[in-house]
Amino acid sequence: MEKVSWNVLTSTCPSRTSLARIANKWTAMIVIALSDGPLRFKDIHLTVQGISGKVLTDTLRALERDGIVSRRVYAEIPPRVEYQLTALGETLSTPLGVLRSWAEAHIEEVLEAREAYDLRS
Amino acid sequence: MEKVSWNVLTSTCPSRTSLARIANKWTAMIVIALSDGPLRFKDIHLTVQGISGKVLTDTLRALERDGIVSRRVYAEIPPRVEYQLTALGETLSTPLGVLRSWAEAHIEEVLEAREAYDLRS
DNA sequence: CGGAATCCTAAAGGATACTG
DNA sequence: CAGTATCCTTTAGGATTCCG
Repeated sequence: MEKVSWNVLTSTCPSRTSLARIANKWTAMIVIALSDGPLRFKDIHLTVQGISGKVLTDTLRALERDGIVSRRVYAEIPPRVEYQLTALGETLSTPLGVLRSWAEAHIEEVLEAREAYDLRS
Repeated sequence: MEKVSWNVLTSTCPSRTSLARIANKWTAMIVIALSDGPLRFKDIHLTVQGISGKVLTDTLRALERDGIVSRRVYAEIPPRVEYQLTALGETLSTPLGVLRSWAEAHIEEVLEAREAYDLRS
């Protein structure tokens, strides 16, 4: 029997750095975009609307570093670079898709809550 | 038949603001802490290690505004304030718990990926 | 105890220009 | 096309002090 020794609620636990990466809106949107299959940089950029090039690059690098996304460069001109979820990254596809669905399914409720809150404040 | 009109991938869609709230490490940890039942401010503070008082207050306010958490003040001295998940907030308990479990379950793999990435860089 | 208020630093994020 | 590099603005977050 192996004991569970990781705990995100412990401030020094390494698992918290991993939670910080995946519990992030840009990560969520990029993983969602890649859930249907590999995409090149430009297509992720078009799919995840409003993200700046810098943030997209930074986030993809971080995801690659964590083994969630892999990057493949084709020796073509103009260059073509494809990103895809790794096996590890695919295990995030469903959980983050659930968050996306939650946000879309409950937005009316959330908007009403905000309105009510702002009225009482 | 109702059409789904919300899409977090659209930059102006209100649902994105909701995703930004729930796809957040502090939100995740606070909701996880409250999953076992109501807690007072101080106990959340102790459970979610390393969070500052300001950030805890700010995040709780935002969650209350979004209808995810409710706040109850007891007329006592010293004051006692309890926070608990609303019915809406409880629907987040499992999804965010999954993210937590993911972070803890895959941290070795992530750490190895980081090491490998840093070596090739 | 549970905050609010203030001040400050660090990190996230954006705009632009440039390059292989 | 897919970046880098640079500079800049904005937001997140932390430390401290004070208050009912």
